[in-house]
Amino acid sequence: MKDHQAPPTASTQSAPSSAANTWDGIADRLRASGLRWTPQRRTLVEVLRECEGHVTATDLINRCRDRDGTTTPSTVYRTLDVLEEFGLIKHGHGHDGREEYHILPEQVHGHLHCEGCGTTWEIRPETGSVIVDALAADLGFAVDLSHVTISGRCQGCHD
Amino acid sequence: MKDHQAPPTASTQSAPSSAANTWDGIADRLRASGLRWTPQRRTLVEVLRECEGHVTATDLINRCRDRDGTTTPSTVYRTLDVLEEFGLIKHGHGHDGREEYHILPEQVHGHLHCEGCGTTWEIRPETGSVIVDALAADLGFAVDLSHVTISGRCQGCHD
DNA sequence: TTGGCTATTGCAACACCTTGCGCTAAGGTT
DNA sequence: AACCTTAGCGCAAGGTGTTGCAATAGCCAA
Repeated sequence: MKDHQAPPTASTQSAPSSAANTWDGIADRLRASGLRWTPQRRTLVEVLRECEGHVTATDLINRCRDRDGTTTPSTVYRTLDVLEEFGLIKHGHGHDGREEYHILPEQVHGHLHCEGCGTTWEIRPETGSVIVDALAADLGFAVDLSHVTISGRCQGCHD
Repeated sequence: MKDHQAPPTASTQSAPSSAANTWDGIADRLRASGLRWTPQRRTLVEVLRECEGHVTATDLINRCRDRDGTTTPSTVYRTLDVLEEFGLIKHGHGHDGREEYHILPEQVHGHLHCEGCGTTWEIRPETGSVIVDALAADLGFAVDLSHVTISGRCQGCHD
């Protein structure tokens, strides 16, 4: 058993209530809700803190395994669900339908996937608004644009 | 269970050429391309001819098995790929990321999935255009709206 | 009709994601 | 510190989707 002890909660309070510290309080937030802070969750959170933007579930599982060879997929998936409920991550489906997680979604944004070069682009908020508004006007539909990835071809990959 | 609703635009106006017979020539079209017309493909096409709108891959496999108990999933998936290349069907991903097939897409249309009641709605072409145009103006992105299902809440399911 | 080329099939195995269940252990209480 | 409740873990199994490969069977040509 590995034992990191004495929770180094000595957070470097350098950043002023910045989003960069959102993860710091997660252990307490979980406990405050009657949930628990386990080694497995610590591992996943450590991995997530180092991730930028988007990751696939498989990728996360592999990275967790690098730190702890005993990592189990089901545990990772379930922890991801919990973290999503706390608003720390958000899941969506990539162009091929596989799960994809967005870390610390500071603002809602949709995604575009280029079938030509495979790049994923973010839809700018202003453009996203146009889409949301259009659908609201059409069917009174309140869309959650961040959940999907729209396929197509980017400017550089036109025929 | 509700299944799929579309605006009353469904009035099959014009439809001049034998649109309903698109499937009839498929055997020859396949052969003309050096491909083959097999019992398995015949079964799948028969099933598809009877389908309206959208079906999941699993559903298709089951319906094929009703006609031919020896149906194999891999064969169905591969045949679907072929049919998609011929423009007879189009695949996309539902709200949960699973495969979903649109039969005979006469016009490009996107989909909306209501997380409240589970209904799937079609995005009207005019509204779809707004979205496509917005993304084209933003990033010069040529989107394929029909490939994805956008999640959200319909008018009747607002909180 | 027969023969041969090769597209397709079916199997097996794998990858991804989810769910049910019994046991473990987190963390508050005594 | 020992206890107790139950959240969470690991495992196993199931559903969905993909891929490699040997054997089969369309389809064209003779």
